[in-house]
Amino acid sequence: MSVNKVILVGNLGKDPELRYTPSGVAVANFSLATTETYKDRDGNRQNKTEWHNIVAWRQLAEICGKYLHKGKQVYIEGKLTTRKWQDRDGVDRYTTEIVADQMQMLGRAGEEGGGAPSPGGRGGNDGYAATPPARSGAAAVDTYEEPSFNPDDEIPF
Amino acid sequence: MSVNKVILVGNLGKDPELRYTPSGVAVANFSLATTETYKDRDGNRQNKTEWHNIVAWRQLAEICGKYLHKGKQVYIEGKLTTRKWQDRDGVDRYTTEIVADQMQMLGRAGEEGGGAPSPGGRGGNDGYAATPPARSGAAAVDTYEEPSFNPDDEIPF
Amino acid sequence: MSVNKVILVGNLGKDPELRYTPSGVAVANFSLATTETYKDRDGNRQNKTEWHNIVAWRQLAEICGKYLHKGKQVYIEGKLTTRKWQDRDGVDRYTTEIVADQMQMLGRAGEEGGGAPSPGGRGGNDGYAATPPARSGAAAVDTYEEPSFNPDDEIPF
Amino acid sequence: MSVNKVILVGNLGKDPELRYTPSGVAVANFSLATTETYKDRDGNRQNKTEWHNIVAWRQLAEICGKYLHKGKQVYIEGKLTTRKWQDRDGVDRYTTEIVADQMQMLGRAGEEGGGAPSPGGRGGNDGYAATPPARSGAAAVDTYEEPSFNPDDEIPF
DNA sequence: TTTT
DNA sequence: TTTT
Repeated sequence: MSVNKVILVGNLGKDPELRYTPSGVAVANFSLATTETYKDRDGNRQNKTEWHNIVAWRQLAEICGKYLHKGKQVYIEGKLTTRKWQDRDGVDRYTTEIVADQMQMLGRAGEEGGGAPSPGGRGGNDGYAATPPARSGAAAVDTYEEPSFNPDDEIPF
Repeated sequence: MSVNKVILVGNLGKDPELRYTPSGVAVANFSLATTETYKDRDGNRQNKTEWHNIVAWRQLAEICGKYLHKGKQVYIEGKLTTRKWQDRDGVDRYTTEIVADQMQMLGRAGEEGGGAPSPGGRGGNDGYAATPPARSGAAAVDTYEEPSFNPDDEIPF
Repeated sequence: MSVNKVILVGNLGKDPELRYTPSGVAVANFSLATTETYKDRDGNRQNKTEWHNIVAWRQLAEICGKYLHKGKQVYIEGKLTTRKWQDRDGVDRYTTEIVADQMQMLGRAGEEGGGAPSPGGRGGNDGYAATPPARSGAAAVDTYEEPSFNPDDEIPF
Repeated sequence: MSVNKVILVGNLGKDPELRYTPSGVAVANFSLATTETYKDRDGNRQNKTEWHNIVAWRQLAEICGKYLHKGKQVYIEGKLTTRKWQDRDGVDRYTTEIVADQMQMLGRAGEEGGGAPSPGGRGGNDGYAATPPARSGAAAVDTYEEPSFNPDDEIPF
């Protein structure tokens, strides 16, 4: 009876750390920046960056460890979790993390968002196959073309 | 170039707290539970509850303060933000909150999600002892309570 | 009491069409491809592409008309709407579109996803500022470093 | 490299139809209403309802068939797909559907969203005449009815 | 602290 | 066709 979903598009602040539990389960951690642009009271554009702690497990952890790196732009879908831990004084602390269910690399293949690209690697142009789309949800009778927008219409909302 | 979105469906743990900044801006705080059901290693069904700190501002704060209450099921859409504060030892602490952009009450109108609705209408305390909340994601040293909202603060965005 | 939300990350099949209503309101239309990779019964990787009709209004339409083009990768957030129209035989037809509320260009600035980049345009490298992140939601006492993952832990779910 | 996600909270217009492919795979279809409230030019509150075609497969189809019914409020997460079919004149038509990945019943358990719950339990028809649905996004020429699911079809993915 |  |  509940939903707990986070959707982020941002850039990695560092390369992911890939580790393993004693029983051999892969876990990757990385931080992801999202930046919001807003205008302050004086009308000046300001940026505010949020840093999100991302955790991935198992196969997704392996993929993150292998393909992601500092600066890379990714789409992350996951759930919010708060983890309790003790600091060195034995005081309870809480850390909020996003446990990733899905990750999609953005930008073009071979694209780097930052960091030092490995020499001799990445950077080619992959070519984008751009066949004309059959518009989804549209219906064409024979040669009839549905007007996707009728300039005589007014806005319906 | 980024997206920071949280989507939650859950139940309020308590009635929202509605307060105002010195300049009169409304702010509502409440915690929202989402519960996940999973099977443990022995195949037994287990529940895991996450508590989320929700903050709403301005008109949405007023609506939350007026219509939401303990147990109510809501849809929340918002963004993740981490707020820095100092505990009484002057140590930096961080609390992660969801700043709500949208709220939808779920279930049917007139429906109550929890507590014993006081006869003759809402507005009672529902028999709930209003102890100070231990906010998820927050860390309290000893008896120190993080101020979930400091009325002397101005809006940080 | 309801939610109608679509989230897409995909590539434009063509340049957007930007038009205006008689009263001068801007409207942009474009189709967006999302591609899913799956394995068929024989274990072979297959792609399935969906084409989505996107509509943007007003300022967002102007931005789409100005900055988007064939092949560009974008994030779209919007709502599903079904529009009724008549074909040349007077038969009712229905077209489902996504009315965009938000659009985010993905990939790096100056990046082209396809099509013929205009001569003399786009293509510089913007440089990515990569200062180390202060991990969101993490708390550090003095020099104490929270272990982001304790290898002695087992998976908590 | 793409994302195709739909998130809906709405009410079922009818009981789901649960059917099976020749090879025994369960498929459930139902339509879901989302209603938006807005103010028109004269400042009057207006409602606009969208109808969404939902399809669920396999175990989720069984659950939908068993627990959902007309009027029930649900959360649906899924992906947009457009299906091609021929009307009786052999003309290509397209119908947009949401293939559900996740469904959450909303409101409290035992709660009914519509109709008069038949005394002595669920399972009745709730007094609803089961006329064939005009599926949103579908186009019917004259009396021709698009088959919302052809039991001779196999699963297209 | 909620809810099922 | 739902719901508020």
